[in-house]
Amino acid sequence: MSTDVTTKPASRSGDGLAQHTGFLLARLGRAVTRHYRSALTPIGLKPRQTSALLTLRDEGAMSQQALGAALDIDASNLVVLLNDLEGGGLILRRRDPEDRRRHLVEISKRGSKLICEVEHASTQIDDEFFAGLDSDERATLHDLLARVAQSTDVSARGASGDDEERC
Amino acid sequence: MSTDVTTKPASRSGDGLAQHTGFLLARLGRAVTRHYRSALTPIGLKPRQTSALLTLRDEGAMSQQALGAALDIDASNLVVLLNDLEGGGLILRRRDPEDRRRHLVEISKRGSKLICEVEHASTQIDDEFFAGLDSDERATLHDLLARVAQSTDVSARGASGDDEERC
DNA sequence: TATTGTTATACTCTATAACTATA
DNA sequence: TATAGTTATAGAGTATAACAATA
Repeated sequence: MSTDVTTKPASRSGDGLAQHTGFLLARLGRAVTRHYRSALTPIGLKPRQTSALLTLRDEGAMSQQALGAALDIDASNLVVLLNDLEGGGLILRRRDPEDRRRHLVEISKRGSKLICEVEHASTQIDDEFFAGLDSDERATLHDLLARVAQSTDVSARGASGDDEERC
Repeated sequence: MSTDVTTKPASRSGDGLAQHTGFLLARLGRAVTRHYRSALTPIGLKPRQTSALLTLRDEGAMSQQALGAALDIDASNLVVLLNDLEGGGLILRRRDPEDRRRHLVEISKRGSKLICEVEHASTQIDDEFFAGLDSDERATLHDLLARVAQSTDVSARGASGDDEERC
């Protein structure tokens, strides 16, 4: 906070990387992940695991391929991530009867219960991290990010309406 | 692209992680970093090195502490990053006469020349990545991200006016 | 005593290739 | 032959602690 940033000179133009929205995005992405990590560690979950559980709860059971696409995570990495979640009883893997190569992954009851706790913590992180924006601005940001995600085919749905209460 | 995402069922509510702006931000941050990496590899730079060079060019010489704060990177990691850049003759390290503990880091002529190439490539990545947004929306996104960065003290200046031409 | 930079290290994340079982 | 999942592994990013030089 008050780290007395002395040796930061002239700063004439005042922009720096800020010119590149992409670099700014990358930096903030890492920052928010760090925040998530410190908030989730006491609960025993990693940010990526949390994303997976949230997706499974909200989207329902799906194949590992589909989940990997939704999270933008490599299939091989998803395997070990799911191994851990399965070991903790937070998800279930079962063969898809229609195509026995596939695993249908779904969140367990225990997972659903845990994700309620987690969502509370995550929401708090979001509130802290985006505290510089008011409610409207934050909604705008979310919408813009969602559209970028959509256009880059990172598989993100529009931020339309939430319907059900879950927690 | 056309990967025929079969096993993606119901999708009733349609939101998923999208609820959490933070998770969305984290995911996009990784995605854009990946894009940067593939575009920068042929030039021989990593995304983080590129950020460092851009910052040094735009903000001028500064201590490693200040640079670390600007990039939101740990001091110990910055050392090895700068070692590589120094080895390639892209930056210079010299002792601060006023405080001999400090290294003043500045971009070299060779670094400045390279960064012009790089900026071209980076700008292209930005254009591709944010293609889903029009010019105004992209400016809005940049502004919102910059303000979040500011409020989280990740050290980012306001996106005011660029003044000088550099490339 | 505190700070700047450094080194070493351990841990996580990411990407690639090779394998299996199913189709 | 192609696809879903798995395994192993190498590479990159990150965080921590201990240290030397300087303040």
